[in-house]
Amino acid sequence: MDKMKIQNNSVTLVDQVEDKLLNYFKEKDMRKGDSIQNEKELAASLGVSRSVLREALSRLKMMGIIETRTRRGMILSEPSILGGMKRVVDPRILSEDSLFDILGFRIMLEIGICSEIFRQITPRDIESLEEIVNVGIVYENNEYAPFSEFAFHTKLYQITGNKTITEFQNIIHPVMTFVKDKFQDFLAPINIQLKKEGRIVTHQDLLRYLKENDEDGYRKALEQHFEVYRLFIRQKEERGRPKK
Amino acid sequence: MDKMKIQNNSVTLVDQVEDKLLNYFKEKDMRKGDSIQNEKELAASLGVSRSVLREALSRLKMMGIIETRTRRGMILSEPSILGGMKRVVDPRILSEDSLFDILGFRIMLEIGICSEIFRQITPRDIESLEEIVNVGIVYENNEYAPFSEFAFHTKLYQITGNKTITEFQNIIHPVMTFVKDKFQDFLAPINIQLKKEGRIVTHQDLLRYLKENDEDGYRKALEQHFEVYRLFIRQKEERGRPKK
DNA sequence: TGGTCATATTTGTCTGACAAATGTACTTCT
DNA sequence: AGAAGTACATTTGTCAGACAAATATGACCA
Repeated sequence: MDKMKIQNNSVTLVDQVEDKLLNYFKEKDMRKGDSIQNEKELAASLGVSRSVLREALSRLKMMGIIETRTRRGMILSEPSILGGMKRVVDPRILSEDSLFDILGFRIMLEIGICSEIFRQITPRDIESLEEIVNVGIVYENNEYAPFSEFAFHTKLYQITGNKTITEFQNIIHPVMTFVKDKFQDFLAPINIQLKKEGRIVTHQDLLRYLKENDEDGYRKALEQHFEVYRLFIRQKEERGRPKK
Repeated sequence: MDKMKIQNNSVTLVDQVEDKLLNYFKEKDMRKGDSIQNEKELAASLGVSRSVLREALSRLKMMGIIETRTRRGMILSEPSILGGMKRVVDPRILSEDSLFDILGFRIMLEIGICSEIFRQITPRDIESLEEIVNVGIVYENNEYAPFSEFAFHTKLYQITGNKTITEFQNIIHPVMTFVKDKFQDFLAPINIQLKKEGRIVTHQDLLRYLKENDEDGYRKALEQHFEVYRLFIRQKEERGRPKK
């Protein structure tokens, strides 16, 4: 990993300053809301020009680590863990491989939250899900209107009570929509095939398992619900890397 | 969300330029390796000064979206999805709540990859795991030497073949180590209690389930393996938010 | 006391300059 | 003629200084 750094490009002053700033905040044990020296002083004490300092600060601002207001100075702020990810996770920036990785990531995560869901779920949650399912618009072949799809799965993530997981879902949802849209022609036949075999699992089905408190049944159903993507990813892998 | 933006601070020129650049790359359908105009021209065509442009570029560099070399100009590069996360996921920056969220995230994800592991695992993988377990140093009460712990779980993530997931594990591992270290006094008694009840699941146990191709057994064992953290998180939640 | 206004400070932006690195073209030597 | 070395030009990296915009602060007045 270090070799990569050396290979890529020499560490620039801005990189160093960025690092120094982070270390500085950590060493001083500064908390959210604490104010930071003004740029002039900071630049002086770091021994760099204001422009270099500003580039470093700009990065930290983007990450949400600091906030600035004219004349009011800068304050430390708690960054969103996935804030950086948000900018990058754009279907138009990422390669197909990465998109499929994210797709797989999301599927595995949603399967992973099963047990937590069953631990945390309340009757209220069931009601919410029921409403989402009832209001939801279902197209043929296990396709849902984007909003219904989003609402249902987001609710599942929310039940875990884990904000980071919920945020993650929000960030990668556009990727799901994009993949669904772009590869519609590949997904449709798989869905039709699954339907023929009677292996389609709907949101309604999932909700039933939740109501019946059947965790194992739910997990298996959920895996089946995602089967279309799994098959699709496998197809893609086989085509992309024909041998080995 | 839009309200937040307005409330926080007016969108600065740098923010706009950053956005414009991303849009520009997307619209031109530029791919990894494509070269980008030099700073002077870019600044001119965007109608901003070089310093503003450089702040925006600096952000993109940090995200790994572009790379620069003196005199060779800038090229587009594929960003690491989690690259931005890497900088933020530092135990010294994040609040305890976030740390616990990440802890929970990781646990759920690792449970979620079970089925994929059983689909993908090869005899070679089993061998690797066996070696890791054999070489590994185990302290008392289900505590592993950091390296053994890291090697074992990293291998599990690798088996999925999903690079993003593996990278994720690498990034959040320091958080795990930090939490283990910082809250040792809370974790130890829980582990002792679990041991008394004979509910400790070791890496060796997990490996056995893998060898026997017993997915359900493995999943339940893995949940048990993480039980100490789950109990710990619940403890923390109850203390942190006494009512409601 | 309370309101208004001038001032000073701080971030945001622009301009111009030089340093370092390196691709390019030219020159020189064999 | 070809290869090697060298000077030049270009591009990123860094610095210094200036002004604009916003606003906290303090002075001044009713």
